[in-house]
Order: sequence, then structure tokens, then C-alpha cells
Amino acid sequence: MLDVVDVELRHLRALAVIAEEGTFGQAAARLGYTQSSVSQQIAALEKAVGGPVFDRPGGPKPVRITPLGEVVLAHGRGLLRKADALTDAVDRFLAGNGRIDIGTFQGVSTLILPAVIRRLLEEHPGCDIRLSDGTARDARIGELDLLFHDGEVEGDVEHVKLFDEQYFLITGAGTFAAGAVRTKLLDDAPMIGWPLTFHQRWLERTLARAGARPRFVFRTTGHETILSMVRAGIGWAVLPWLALHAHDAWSDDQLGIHPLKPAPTRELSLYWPAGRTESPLALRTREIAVEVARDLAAQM
Amino acid sequence: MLDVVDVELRHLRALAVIAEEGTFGQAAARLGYTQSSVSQQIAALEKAVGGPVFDRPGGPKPVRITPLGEVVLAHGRGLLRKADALTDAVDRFLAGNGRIDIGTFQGVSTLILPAVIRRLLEEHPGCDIRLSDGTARDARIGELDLLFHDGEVEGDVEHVKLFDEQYFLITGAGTFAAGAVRTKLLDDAPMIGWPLTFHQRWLERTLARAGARPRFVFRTTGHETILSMVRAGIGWAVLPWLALHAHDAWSDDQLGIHPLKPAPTRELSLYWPAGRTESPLALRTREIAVEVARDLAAQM
DNA sequence: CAGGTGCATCACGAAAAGCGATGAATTTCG
DNA sequence: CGAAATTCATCGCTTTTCGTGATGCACCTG
Repeated sequence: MLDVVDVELRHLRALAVIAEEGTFGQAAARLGYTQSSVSQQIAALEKAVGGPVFDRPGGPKPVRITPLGEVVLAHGRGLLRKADALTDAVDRFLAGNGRIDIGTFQGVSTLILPAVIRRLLEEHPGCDIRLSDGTARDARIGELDLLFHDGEVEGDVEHVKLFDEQYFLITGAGTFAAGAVRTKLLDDAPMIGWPLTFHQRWLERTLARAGARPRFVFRTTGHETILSMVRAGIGWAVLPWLALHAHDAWSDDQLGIHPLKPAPTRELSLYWPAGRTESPLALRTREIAVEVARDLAAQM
Repeated sequence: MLDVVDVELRHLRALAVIAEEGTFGQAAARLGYTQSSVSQQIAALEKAVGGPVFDRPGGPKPVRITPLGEVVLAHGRGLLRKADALTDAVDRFLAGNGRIDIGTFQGVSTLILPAVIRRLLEEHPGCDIRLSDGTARDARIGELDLLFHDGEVEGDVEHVKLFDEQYFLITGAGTFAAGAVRTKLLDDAPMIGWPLTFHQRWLERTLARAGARPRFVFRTTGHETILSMVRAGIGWAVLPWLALHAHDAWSDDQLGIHPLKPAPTRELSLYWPAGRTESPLALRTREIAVEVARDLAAQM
């Protein structure tokens, strides 16, 4: 007899305003309706809840809420608050302050992602950014909004290429003359690298394909640590341009930096699920990522 | 642009059901609408929130909620829960499990009110009974639903007479021969009574009007205590029939119980505000009070 | 007892909801 | 690769609802 959707938000708002104003007419003025419309709204509400919500004394006396009306009003205010919260949340979402799930892949984007997130938080301080570093073997887009990756991505996705990441040989200063170094020379060379992450595996596979199977004398995480080891003469390293850029390695006269021939190069792309409606925040994040990548690529 | 009442509960319910069922058609079947109607409801919702809430892949694939849809759905479920709570509350209220404010007046109804409340709680274990013992000088109905009182009540009220409360003289056994005692004989007699509550004041005024100004040698609260004092021979007492009934004083051979001539009699009535819609619980409580009073009066 | 106030009701036009049928897009299957 | 199937969107159409303005009715006030 009493259905949930028979009582409408419009009715509850009328109820609340009348309770404040005291008369149907004043409430109608505040709501932008006519008195007769408000009267009918309350009639509809009373039909929906099964009893009168106001006593109408008649004459210039204000109406008075009934016990039933108080029950409805108490809950109705809660409903109206929640409805306001909904519109607020939608407004914030449409303004770009929503939630976004960004995936990366075992350090694929350790250097570009922080820059993207910094800019994102500057623009949208209220947004809810969730990063997940996929440790799974296969790259899946799943529930992600965006995925930084360099390999192929399963599923129905679209992507944009961010830049080509070129790797350089880092040695102690003076080990080689300035200029490119043949990759083959790295074969059996003492080298410092990362533990066998997805990233590192790819690098070693690529080197091997060019005929270089270095001896990894030390594995550690952190580009800065690796650079220190090179400075200490423990071995050489092969690092991407972004790592050198981030640590200002070019101006370090203890280090020698050489392009490799052939140069290990990796294409970093940004993937997102195809055919899904994207959130404004996801769209904006993509723009930012492309901009950041363009800026970085311009300096290479 | 985005108004609170543009999003309707009906739309949110459709959203929630579609999110569960996966297709518009199944949701429509569950909701008792046609597919086309559900489609239009979602279209209206999308117009209200300013963006699509579902991706329609086309073909036999289920629809998929968008990020915006998730925002709306998360809040929408809350709204629907609150709407359910509202209808629950209304149902309970109409079934008689609401709140009721009952007023009494300085012990006027210490004997009938507990019986009424016991029966009320038996019928409606979930109801919220609030008693207020008015210590104010004047009896006002105020925000009360019901008021037990014997005097006049200010304001626009209706009332029903519950019973005539007759007072009896209680003495030690054998003090008087069985039968009525002339009230005048109480003049200057040693007597035990209540402190000067509204109740007691009325009693002493009534006795005085009949020519009896007893010496109150002890004042204490509690009818049982007063009866004990009478048994101990400290003095006499004048108590209403209900007090004697409650403490089974008629079968106490240490006591002598005598009607008074003229008999102090008081009319106890139940008042409620006129012209206000009453809650089902208030109506029922009135019925119960009348029944309880009738049962008691039958035994007098 | 007239005047004023305030809600209810009526009639009407506009808007919206719901329905059935049809169309368009996509997947699936042969 | 084309036919069948599935699913949502759209189009008239009818019914219902909403909002308005005018009017009526009840009640209070002077």
C-alpha cells in the first residue's frame, strides 16, 4: 500500500518548507510555486503516507504539523540532506574531483607518474587518486581508468604513445671517449642493475639480443643508489634518460654517459579501456600525462 | 543547473536495479515496467545529473555503469535506504508504535497511569512513551498528547471523564463502628498525609470546606508507608479508593475503613488538545485509559 | 456580521510517464 | 561473411500528473 517511490523528494521539500514558514502560501512563494500547487503536493504526500501531515486550523492561523507529519519530516530532512550530498558529489565529479584508478607496472613509470600526479593534485586537490602497481604477470586494464605500460595490453583498449625512452651507458668518468659505445662491449662487463623486475628483465633481454650479457655484480633498487655505485667504480650501469635527468647526472663529472649502439629504447604508452565513458578526471589526467611526456621528450 | 529534486527516487531505483541485473530489460521486468519506460527513466536521470550513467555496448552484452553512474549509485543507494526507513517508520507509526507524550500532575494518576502504560507496552512494545509530571502551577496541554488531570485545563482541549475518585477514612481497627463517619469528626484529629503536593493541598482544602482541619502529625510519600503509620497508631489517614485497592487494605484487619460524610470526591479526567490530528497511539492510549478506568470503577 | 486570511477544489492546458511497435547497433553462430 | 538474436533508443499514442488561475469554503477578527 505504501511504496517507497510514492513519496517524492519534491513533496518532502514542500513539507519541510511549510514546517518552517507556517503557511502553505509563504512556502509556495519560497519554492516558486503557487499556493494551489503546494496544496496538491501535500495532498499527494498525505495520500502516499496514509494520513494527514498538517492540521489546518483555518483562518489566519498557521498550519501545524501532525505527529505523523513529524515522523515524515524527521526522515524527510535526512533524505533531502542525502539528495543534496548526491548533487554535490555529482558536481564535484563533473568538475574533475572524482576518483581515478591509475595502474603502472613494476616501476615502468617511476619517473613520469610522480610529475603527473603532482600536477593533478595541484589542479584538483580534492580528487581521490588510487595507484596500483601491477605485480601480476599479464597487463590487464581491469577496473583501471588509466594504465602506464610499455608492452602490449590485453583486452579492448586504446592508447597514446607518451615517448621513446632511450637507455644510456653510465660508467666512471673517462672510461670511454665521449660518444656512442657499441652495446656488444657490455658483454661480460661488471654491471649494477635493479633486481629482476619486469622492467629489468626487459632491459637484460634487450641487451642480450644485442649480444651483451653483462655480469650483474650488484642489484639494488633506486637509480641514485645505482649511480653511487658506478661512481664508486663497482661497475657500469644502463639507465633510462629520465633517471639521468631526474638525478642531474649530466653535470656529474665523476660519471661518463654514453649512448649505446644499438640503443635500447622502449616505448612508454598510456592505455585506457575502449568504449567506456571516461570520467572528466581521467580525461584531464590523460591530457596532463601527454603534456608532461611532451615536455620531457623535448629535453631529450 | 542541477536541482536536488530533478533526480527522483524512481530513477535511482531503476539505476540500482539495472546495476544489479545488467540489462534494462531484466530490470524493467523486476520493476514492473516495460523496457522502453526504464530506458526513458535512465535518460531522464542522465539529463538530471548531466552525463551518462551507463555505457551501452550494444548487442547481448550487459550495460556497464560509468564512473559518474557509480557516484550517483553510491549516493542513490543511501537515498533508497533512507526512503525505506521512512516508509518503515510511517508503517510503524500507523500501526501504533509511535511516540506519545503523556502528562500528569503531581501524582494525580499515580495509580491508574502505571496500569495504562503496562497495557500499552503489552500491545506496542516498540512505542516510545514519555511521561512528564508537571510541576508547574498551571495545567497546560502544551506539546502533550494526553494529560491526566482533575482540575481545569487551560487552552483548547477536549476531555473524557475517567471516574470519580472517592476518599475514605483509614483508622486503626475498631476506632469507629462500621459505616460512614462524619467528616467534621476529623477536625483536630491526628492525621498522616502526603507532603503538600497539588494533590494533598486539594484534599486538605476539601476537608476544611467540610469543617475538618486535622492536625497533620506526619507527612510522608507513599500510600503503603502511610498505611503502616496508621497501623502503628500514629494517626488516621484519608486516602482514595484506588490506593486502598492497590494495597489490599480492605482485607487488613488492623485497619478500619470508613466512607466519609460528606465524602471528598474528585473527578479524574483525561485531556487532549482539541482540533489536532492525533496519532493512532494516542487514540489507542485513550481507549485503554477509559477501559482501565471503567474496570476500576466497576470494583468501587 | 462583514472583512480578511488561508487552504481546498475545480477546470484547463502543458508536460511527462508509460506502453507497444519499430529501428539501429552489435554480438554470436552457422 | 551473412543471418539470427539480443539489446537499447526512438516514435507515436494514450493516460496520468503537474502547475496555474479562479473560485469556494472555513475560520478568525474587529
